[in-house]
Parts: sequence; structure tokens; C-alpha cells
Amino acid sequence: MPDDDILEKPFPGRRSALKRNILENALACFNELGVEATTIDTIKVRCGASVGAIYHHFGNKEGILSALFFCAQDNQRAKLTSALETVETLKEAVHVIVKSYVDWVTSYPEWARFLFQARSAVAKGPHQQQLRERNIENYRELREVLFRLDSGANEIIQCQELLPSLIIGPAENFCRAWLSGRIQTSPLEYREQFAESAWRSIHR
Amino acid sequence: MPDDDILEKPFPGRRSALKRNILENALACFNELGVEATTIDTIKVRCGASVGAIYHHFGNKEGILSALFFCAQDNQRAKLTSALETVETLKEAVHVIVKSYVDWVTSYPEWARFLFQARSAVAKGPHQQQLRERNIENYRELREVLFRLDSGANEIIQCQELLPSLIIGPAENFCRAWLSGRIQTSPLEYREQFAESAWRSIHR
DNA sequence: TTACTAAACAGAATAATATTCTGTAAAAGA
DNA sequence: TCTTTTACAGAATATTATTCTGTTTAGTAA
Repeated sequence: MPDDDILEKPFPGRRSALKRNILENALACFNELGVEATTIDTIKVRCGASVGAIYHHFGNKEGILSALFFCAQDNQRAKLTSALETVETLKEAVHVIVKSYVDWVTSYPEWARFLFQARSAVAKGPHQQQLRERNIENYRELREVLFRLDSGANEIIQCQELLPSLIIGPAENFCRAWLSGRIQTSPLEYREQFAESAWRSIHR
Repeated sequence: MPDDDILEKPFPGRRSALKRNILENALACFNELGVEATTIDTIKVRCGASVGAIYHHFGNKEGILSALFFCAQDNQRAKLTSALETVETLKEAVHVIVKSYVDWVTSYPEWARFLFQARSAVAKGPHQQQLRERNIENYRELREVLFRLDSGANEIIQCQELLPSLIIGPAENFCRAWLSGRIQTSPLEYREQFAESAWRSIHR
């Protein structure tokens, strides 16, 4: 399974094997039962670890939640950053942003589903500051890339703060519907369409 | 406060006063502390009711959650349905859909914030079937309105299942960012722009 | 190798929280 | 007025999260 790569980077090697195992099983529990409905005991039974081990590694339930959340978010962002490196035009950049997003969601549907349902919990919990900082950083990076590629040309729409919503909004909405089971067709089917539509909506 | 109208319709009259009071205070707790972090005791203290009263009216915590959720969703939908009644052209319909959404979110920010953070919990909980049915019904209504207005003309894009995402995606994404505090500017500022952009993205 | 130290666990004990239950008062209806 | 149902109050219980104490294991320097 390719999911391994999400946990392998932040928790590498044999030493962290149990840690990864706990996280993997916790992810499955959260997705199948919901965050509130999964108890520590549920996770404990599913992965065969002891309460002691779980609390030793993560402190509390929220600790498991945010570890999972940041792992997923970091991986998603790393993929985007890497994809943006070779980009040379504004249009290319928009296409890459949308497609990288769609590709990530369809590659790691379980993680994507979790990101959606856990965000508000993390945003309220003890790691809210960490989340806020990462978000700011993420959006700053995007802004800079787009600005750099647009320099002078002014191909792009005026409102900076509107850009991310116009670019990613439709794809995100569709992915959410797909992950929830409301829509059957994979977002991959509309990959091109989302990218092209995003470009048209910010281009003049 | 205009918020009252959301609770008054489903729980009218003097008899339901305590019920409404509990819900109002629970909403505030959920938004301020997060769903998991608010305990029954938190709510109890805040609204001065007894545990007995709370459980008598709502059964359990999930009961409070879904009552709030469906109240908000029903109100939002009623406003949209009402706004769509006088619509005569396809373009008008798209504008009304987007603007009705933005207007609702900015009129009831606390309720909108709650809708976002509670959806996944309700989707997993004991009322998932009810939520699913309502969603299907909501999207069916939208589809029918758009189809009726487009009849023959074929002004509209091909993919039915893509339409909602293209129309509401950007506005929704922006509203979420605004409600979370990441963006300061009110979505009302971009009302026209969201509507016009939505129309362009589905029109050919 | 051996002694030492820190991290990794296991599981019982405790604390916090959700839920139930039993009883009382108020309201509605006959 | 009597009866029945609904609305509440608060103690008792059950469930779940967290802590604590002890044991084992892995790393590390002599």
C-alpha cells in the first residue's frame, strides 16, 4: 500500500513501528466510526497495543488526532511543492495546483476523508496555533508562486484573497462529495475540467 | 437577534422555550469549545437546565447535535427554495443559488460555522440516513430547477454531477475561510463576483 | 562484556464524562 | 375533579479518558 509513505517519513525506521501501527489503525477507526465514537479502547483492541503504549506515544486522544492530521497535511503539501518546482507559466501553475490536489485525494482517499472530518477538531484543540501557522505558510507559498509567475503580465484577477477559493473550490467540493459517497464518479474523471475551469475563472 | 427564527419554526411557542434555550446555548458551546470538548455539564451550567431536562428533550449529546444541524440546514434550504420561486432564467437561477448561500452564511455566521464542523459527526451518527435523504432531496430539487430552465436551450454544461460543485464550490470555500478567521473580508463583498464566476464556469 | 540510563511498554487505579433511573411537579385532557 | 401525559430535578450508574506505578527493552559508555 502506498499509504505507508505518509507515515514513513515523519516516523521512520524500526523504532517507530508501533507508533505507525497505532496511527494506521486509529485512522481506520476514525474513518469507520467517526472521531467521537472511536474510543481509546477501540484503537487499543484493533492494533493490539496497550493503553500505556498509546499514551506514552501520543499523550491523549487529541494527540493521535493531530499527529494523523499533520502527517497527511504535510504529505499533501510536499507533493504540491514538489510539483510546483518545474512550473514556468501562470496557467501551468494553476493546472498543477488543481491536479496535484485531485491526484492526492484520489491516491489517499482514507487520509483525505480524515483531513476533512478532523480539521475542525484540530482547529479547536491544543494544536490550533500550529495549524494556523501552517495554513498561513501554505497560503503564502501559493501567493508567492502565483505572483512571481504573473509579474508584470497582470494576467491574473485582482483580489489576492479570492484566488485560492476560485482555484480549488470546485475540485474540493466535488472531492468531498465523492469521499462521502454521495457521488460515484472519481474526481480523476474531471481532472482536466477542474483545472481548465479554474484557469478560466481567475484569468481575464 | 434574527437567529431566533431558526429555532422558532421547528420548536414554536411557550412550551418549547426551554428546548430552544438549551439548543441556543449548546450551539454557543459547540462553536466556542468544539464539539468534543463541550460536555453535557458545560451546557447544563451555561443554560441553567438540569441533566434530566436535557436528556428528556434530546436523548443524548448526539441528539442535541443533530437537532441543531437539521434546524440550520432546513432554514438554509427554505430560504433558497423561497428565493428560487420567482426565478425565470438559467442565469438568474445560478445567481440566486450563489447569493442565497452567501446571504445565509453572513446572516447566521454562528449557525454556518456549526454546520461545517458538525456535518461529519452527524454523517457518522445515528441520523446518517436522515441526512443522506435530505441531501439527495436537496440536490434533486436543484437539478430539477436548472433542468427546467435550461430545457431545449442547452445553455448549460454537460455533466449534471459537476454542476453543484462548480456553482457553489468557490463561495463555499471562501465562506469556510472567513468563518474560521483566516480571511477578514466578508463574503458579501464578493457576492456579485461569486455569482458571475459561477455562471461563467457552467455556461458555454 | 557490564553497568547505567532512557525510552518503550503493560495494566491496574483513578478521574472525568455520558447516560440512566427514580421520583416529583406541572400541564393537558376527559 | 380525576387521570394521564409531559416536563423536569438530581442521585446513581456506566462508560470512557487519563494517570500512575512498575517492568522490560534498547541504546551507550566504561
